[in-house]
Amino acid sequence: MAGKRERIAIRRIDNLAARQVTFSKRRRGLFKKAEELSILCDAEVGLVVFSATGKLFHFASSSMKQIIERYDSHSKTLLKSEATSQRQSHADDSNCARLKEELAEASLKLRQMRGEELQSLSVQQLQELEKTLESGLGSVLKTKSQKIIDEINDLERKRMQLIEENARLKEQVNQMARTEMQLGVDSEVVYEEGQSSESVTNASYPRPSADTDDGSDTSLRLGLPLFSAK
Amino acid sequence: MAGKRERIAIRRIDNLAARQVTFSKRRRGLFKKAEELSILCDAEVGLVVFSATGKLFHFASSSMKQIIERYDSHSKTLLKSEATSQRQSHADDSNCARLKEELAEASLKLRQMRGEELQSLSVQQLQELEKTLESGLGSVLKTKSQKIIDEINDLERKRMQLIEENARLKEQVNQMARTEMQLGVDSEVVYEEGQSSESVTNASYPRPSADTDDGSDTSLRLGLPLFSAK
DNA sequence: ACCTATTCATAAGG
DNA sequence: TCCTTATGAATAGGT
Repeated sequence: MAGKRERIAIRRIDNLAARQVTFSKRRRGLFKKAEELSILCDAEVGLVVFSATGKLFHFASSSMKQIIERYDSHSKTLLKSEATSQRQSHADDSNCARLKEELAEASLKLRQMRGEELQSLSVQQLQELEKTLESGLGSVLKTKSQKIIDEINDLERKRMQLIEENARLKEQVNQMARTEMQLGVDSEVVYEEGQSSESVTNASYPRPSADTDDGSDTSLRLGLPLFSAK
Repeated sequence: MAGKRERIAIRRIDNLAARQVTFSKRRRGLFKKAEELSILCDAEVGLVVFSATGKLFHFASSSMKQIIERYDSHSKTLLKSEATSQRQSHADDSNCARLKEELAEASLKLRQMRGEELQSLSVQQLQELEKTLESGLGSVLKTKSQKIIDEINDLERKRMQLIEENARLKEQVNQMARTEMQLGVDSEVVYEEGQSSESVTNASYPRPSADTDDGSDTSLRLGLPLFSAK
């Protein structure tokens, strides 16, 4: 039995696995269409995609550098002085001294974000740092909540699958039992209906016993207040 | 009547009009799918298209600037194959490579503290990051408050010094006036006691006139709510 | 990864 | 550019 397809609403897919599958499929489709457009219509196309897990995918009909530079020059605002010069200096000067400087700067910023070495900052700079930290903290809380929700949904989905399978097995067992009775077979093994039923329908908290583990590495060792964010 | 459609080969469309029509249609489709991917799968998508006539079209799920910077920082780590092969044939290569690694790691941590690229972190790691950010934020707020208090105290101290000096000057002026009177000197310049006295003792808000500036570079150009945090 | 029913995109024509 | 329609392509859901 194959796909009974339904239209889907364009909003974030909750289920993690489904979201990843859809990402793979649609990403391929998108890149294909991007390339087709560039070929068919003689257009210059640049496409950059970051997955939710931070992985980078990109396509460029010519070179991404060229496309970004052309984009910068078109969007005549701001960042020519900042981003472009940064890029250029990265491109043609990849020397150790520069690397050391950048590393030192990054380390200092990291320490400052952790609340160290703040004395050299002005009140204005502290104010900016404060805003950055608050915004970062907000994202962290949001992401954490979403991850926990995802894991819960995933567990719930697996639980439902197990319940279905359990029901199927139970039905099989009952049928076999009936068949054995009709055949007048004496059996020492008695399948106790009440108990097996209970083990399915009361499983509000999935037990960590080995036989309910379907092999997933999903784990919820949280040790924390679950929804501490808004 | 309408469309007998055939499949078309993916190669440049020769007919100009047809090419432009196809460009419009496919461009819309491409942008729609780019947006859908970003929404459905929680991905960050940046798309730039230049028509053959040089017109720019673009889409970004967040901000293009942000996406380009993220792209740069990612490809910077992959830059090894390109930039390294050109010049660096010397022995400090390994040293440099380690620096690059450290820099990449520091950059990633910085981005994560700013709330980006959190998807690859576990709930446990997010929890730790959250604690770090909260602690850092606390230090920043404390430092900022202390700095503001220090500056206020400093200003207050300077104000008191000025008041003292003003009083001294006033006394001098009075003495000189008395001396002149005793000598029976006619003076066209009359120092009016009441007014000069008032200008000193009522100086609750030090005026920014040049003669109250003692040469310090202390400044409090804040443009912000002073104690905005808990 | 593969399959299929279904929705979606779009070529052609007006 | 917009509309319409027939058809090829993309893809959601399942295996």
